[in-house]
Amino acid sequence: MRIKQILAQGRGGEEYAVSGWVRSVRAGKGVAFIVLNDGSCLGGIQIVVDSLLPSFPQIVRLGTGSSLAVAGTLVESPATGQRFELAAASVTIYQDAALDYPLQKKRHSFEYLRTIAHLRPRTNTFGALFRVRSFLAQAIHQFFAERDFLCVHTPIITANDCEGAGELFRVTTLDLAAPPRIKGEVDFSADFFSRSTGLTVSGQLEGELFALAFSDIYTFGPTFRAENSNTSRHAAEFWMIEPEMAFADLAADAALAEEFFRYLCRRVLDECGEDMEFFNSHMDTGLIQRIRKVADSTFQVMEYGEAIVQLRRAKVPFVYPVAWGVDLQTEHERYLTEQVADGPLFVINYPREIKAFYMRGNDDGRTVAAMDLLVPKVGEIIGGSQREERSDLLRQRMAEMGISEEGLWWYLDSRRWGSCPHAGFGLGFERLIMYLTGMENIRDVIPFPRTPRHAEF
RNA sequence: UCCCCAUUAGCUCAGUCGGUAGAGCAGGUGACUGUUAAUCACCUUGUCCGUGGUUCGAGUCCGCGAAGGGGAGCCA
Repeated sequence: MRIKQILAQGRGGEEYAVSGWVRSVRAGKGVAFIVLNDGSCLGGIQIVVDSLLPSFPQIVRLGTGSSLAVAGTLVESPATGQRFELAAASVTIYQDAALDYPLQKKRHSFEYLRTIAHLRPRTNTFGALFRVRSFLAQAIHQFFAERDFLCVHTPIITANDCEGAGELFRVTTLDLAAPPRIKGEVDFSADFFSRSTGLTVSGQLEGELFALAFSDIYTFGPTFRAENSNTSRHAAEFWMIEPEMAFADLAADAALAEEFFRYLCRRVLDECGEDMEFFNSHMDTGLIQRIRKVADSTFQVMEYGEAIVQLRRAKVPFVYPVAWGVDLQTEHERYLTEQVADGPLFVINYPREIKAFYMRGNDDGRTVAAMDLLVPKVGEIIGGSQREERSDLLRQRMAEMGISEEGLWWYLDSRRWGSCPHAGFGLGFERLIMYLTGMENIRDVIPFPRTPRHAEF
């Protein structure tokens, strides 16, 4: 039985068997205490071993990290600290962890733990983190399932860099030492796919195609960017959630984003209580209060033009100057959501020059139907738009931005027969986790982070 | 990619004015105890990131390099 279940619903006097890894051994002459953890919850179960047990001499020498199976009787604990403990009748040692086990019974730095990413899931912080991550992944699928959204697996290998969203990782089977060439250029027609391919930077374009068949869809999958970004917020491989709705405009898009974000805040507070308390006390003491506030609030909406007015009126000095037409920096976003709105804020209708080609042109001719959801402490967390469904305007915009129609003929086809208004947004899964746990480095919210120069494990 | 900070024991760090390195934890031994990252006593552990230089002498000062962290840009 899992330790979480026993601690929650175990009954005193009954027999239970658990398996897990040793967190701590405290040995005395007549009795030894083992804290055993199996990953099912933050805390472990206290195992009490009497010195009369034949394996007692081995047990008191067990190192942190050893793997055990224990069978015994659940009894009410006479000491404070835990309600129940397991009085061991038998202890089976799978493997005693030697003293060179890198995790000690003390606090380690995140930097150090990254160098032992294969072992860090056995720590309190990463145990809590990956339980929350798993819960959120399932909650996301649930949210969309409850609303009849189709889950679509868009391709990971792609031939198009859809929005120029970043450098593509190349996928090839060509001999790198001596690739076939034509006129000096690498001849990708000889490659596996008979063309140049890479790893996807977004599933959105394919998602749109499915929205135009199933009405409401979402993707939730890995995404890759070969940018040389060395920051706490960027990874070369990350997971992204991208819903897309047919017959929806920007307002409907923002409404979905709000419902979605508040749903996840609520669920994680309601159902990851123990782990969230841990983050609240160890990472960020304002965490639960902040998330609760978001879960209960109605998000405000502000036009980009109004945002610029507000920023220019601000008494705070900004590093980056503000004028109509510039993209908002993190400092601007935080000012708007923290000082002006004091809560989550949608900024909508951005200048077309700073946004992607597929965003729908507004009637004013200079803005597009884009929206960013800004939240306190972070800034932008969701970005979305209504898509340009009018074929002529879309092609015109692509021409202006120098995007070739050739590789996107299938995307343009979606605007030829039965095109309709549609909208969607993207949410970086790791950034969501960072927001909800207070963890400050993206490398610490993904099991085995891939960043420039790092693909270990 | 740019700017800044740091790299010393297994881990977290201190190291004064340039004079051959120290603490806590971990580990070992023992004691003690229904313990709670147990406690107490004693003990072990070093390519001071690498490299070149200045100097009688470099963990300490200077150059180069490497890897790390933070911030920025780009973004999710």
